[in-house]
Amino acid sequence: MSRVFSLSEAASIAIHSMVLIARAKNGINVVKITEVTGFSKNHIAKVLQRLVKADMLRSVRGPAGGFYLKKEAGGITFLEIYEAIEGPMEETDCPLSYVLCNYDSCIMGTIINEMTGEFKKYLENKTLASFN
Amino acid sequence: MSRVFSLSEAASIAIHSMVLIARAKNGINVVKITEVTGFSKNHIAKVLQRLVKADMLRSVRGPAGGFYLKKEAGGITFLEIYEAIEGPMEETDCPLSYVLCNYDSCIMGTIINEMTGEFKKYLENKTLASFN
DNA sequence: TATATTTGCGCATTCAAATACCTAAATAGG
DNA sequence: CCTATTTAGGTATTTGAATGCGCAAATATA
Repeated sequence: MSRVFSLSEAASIAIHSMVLIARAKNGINVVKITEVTGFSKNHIAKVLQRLVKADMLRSVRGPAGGFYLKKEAGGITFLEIYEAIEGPMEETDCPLSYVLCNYDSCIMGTIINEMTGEFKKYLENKTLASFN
Repeated sequence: MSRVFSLSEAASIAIHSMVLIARAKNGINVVKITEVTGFSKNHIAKVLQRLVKADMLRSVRGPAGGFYLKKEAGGITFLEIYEAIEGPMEETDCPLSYVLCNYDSCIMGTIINEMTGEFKKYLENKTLASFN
């Protein structure tokens, strides 16, 4: 049960939460997102705080508070969300660039780079508007 | 500088070491692999022990000792090596299967599955004989 | 046989991500 | 104005991977 292809939990929380927030007409709070997604409430709260600082969300405190999109759904790509949490997605042939790889080229060839590029393009073309 | 696509260091050590062992005519030891790859000596030793137990390597103790392939290079695929360390490579749409994903289908669509399958096929067709 | 070398293996340590916890700040509603 | 609710944010704990360390076992070589 291993995965070559994995998002950090934080990135997954960010994307899932943004979709839920985009769908909610009048905002949605951490408790609700916890119920729907099953992630840790604390972790969700931390991730949403980062999205607020990244200027992707607006937060409202107090009863009936919650989170709202700062821009319209069609203007927010999955890649933006991902990179707000993880930093720029690197495209590189070697999955472990710091290794002293004494071969003519990376053992893995160019496949890693190609697949990362493909995925990146996919995330770039996918916006929150896909989930209305 | 984040990577969607990543091998654990252990898996990378396994693959790089197997390549080096396949190339060495008369075995190669942990120190040599450390020098060439730059991985932690301790970590390399641990990974090689697992490959010995998985019956992919033969080890010889004492001076002039080291590691040898148990089968011929052409008969060992990268996928086997990977799975000896990480367990079976899972093909699943959702990168986080335990999430209570309340959508019609996984937010990520089928791309994860497709890419994992593609990569798996690549690893299956690549053997240690490619590095003679 | 003695010694140095190298793997085998268990346990301790480190490190980052995930998680938990607690208090402050804001605010809706009575 | 008071109280309950909800986000903000700092700190502590947990967890698993990666590392480090020390000693035992094997063996080549002198």
